[in-house]
Amino acid sequence: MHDDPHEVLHAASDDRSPDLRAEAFQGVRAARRNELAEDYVELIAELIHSHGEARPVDIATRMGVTAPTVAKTLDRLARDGLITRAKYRSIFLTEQGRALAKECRHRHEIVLRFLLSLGLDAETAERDAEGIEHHVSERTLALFSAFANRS
Amino acid sequence: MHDDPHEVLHAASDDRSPDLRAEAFQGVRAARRNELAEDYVELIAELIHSHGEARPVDIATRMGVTAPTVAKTLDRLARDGLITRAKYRSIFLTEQGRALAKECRHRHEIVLRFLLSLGLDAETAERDAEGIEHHVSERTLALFSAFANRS
DNA sequence: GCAGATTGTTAGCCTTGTCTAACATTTCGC
DNA sequence: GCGAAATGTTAGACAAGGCTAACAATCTGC
Repeated sequence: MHDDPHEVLHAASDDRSPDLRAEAFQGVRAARRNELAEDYVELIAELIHSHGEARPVDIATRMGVTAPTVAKTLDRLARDGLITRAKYRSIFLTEQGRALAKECRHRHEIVLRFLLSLGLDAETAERDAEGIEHHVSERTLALFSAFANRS
Repeated sequence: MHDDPHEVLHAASDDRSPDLRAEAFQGVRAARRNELAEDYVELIAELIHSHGEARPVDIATRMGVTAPTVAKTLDRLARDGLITRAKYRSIFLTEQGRALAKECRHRHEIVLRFLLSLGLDAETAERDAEGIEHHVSERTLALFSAFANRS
């Protein structure tokens, strides 16, 4: 049953390590919970940088969701201390929000540069980076960075 | 405001392409919706392969969730035509489920081999592959595959 | 400075994915 | 083959993240 030579690649899926696998999935789920907040904070930072302010309508357009969805998510971000907002006013990042945005942008750029350096076209690279950036460990990020910077 | 040399990497985030960015996020969200189903189906296939059958208790252990969560998710997979199940019986993949499992396993293996070939340790590679595999386009997958197979 | 357009918010609904508590069924040891 | 252990299901709660419809506030162009 285990003579398949590819099986060696699935160390985490056989009986020896169900708990390790459980940890991996739990890690993925934890990352998923933060993804949306990271995407918003990163986008808000970009909007502030390029437009001078971050307004819900621009967030809605760029995230591809409706305005009420944005409003609800912004409430959550405010509750979690990442942004501050006042009714009918534009959005500001807290210190914590700025730190998270910086970190996200850093990760995003490394992943993007890595994909481009592999020879991927810009549009696909951008799309994939958006999905991948939240699931890359520090260790992997370091390897990506080194690869993108190789001579 | 745009003199930052890194800005060129952010083509999708400036005014020229808010819609492209929206599409990217919508794609990421679509991928997210399928992630869990893919993880389950992939795991069920593995369990059938290694144990002869897939039982909820093993799924719960390996996914790191409780039994009722598994039950509810399995109901959804059955509703979506990926598995068949009967009360108190083990789970079977439908034709569609098997096809999805095969595709997922294929992607998972390529991503994993790619990360390993970059020099990542096995455990981190497994964890990151779990998160990354759902967000890799065909095009990127092809590049990963080619890289992992380079001389 | 007012009317209409734009933008923002609120209310309320749906689905997913998680949990605990309680109960039902099956399996196993002897 | 019976009783206890293991496994599976049901019920119900809750948060997140999406939507539409309806309403409120702001901004803009004359």
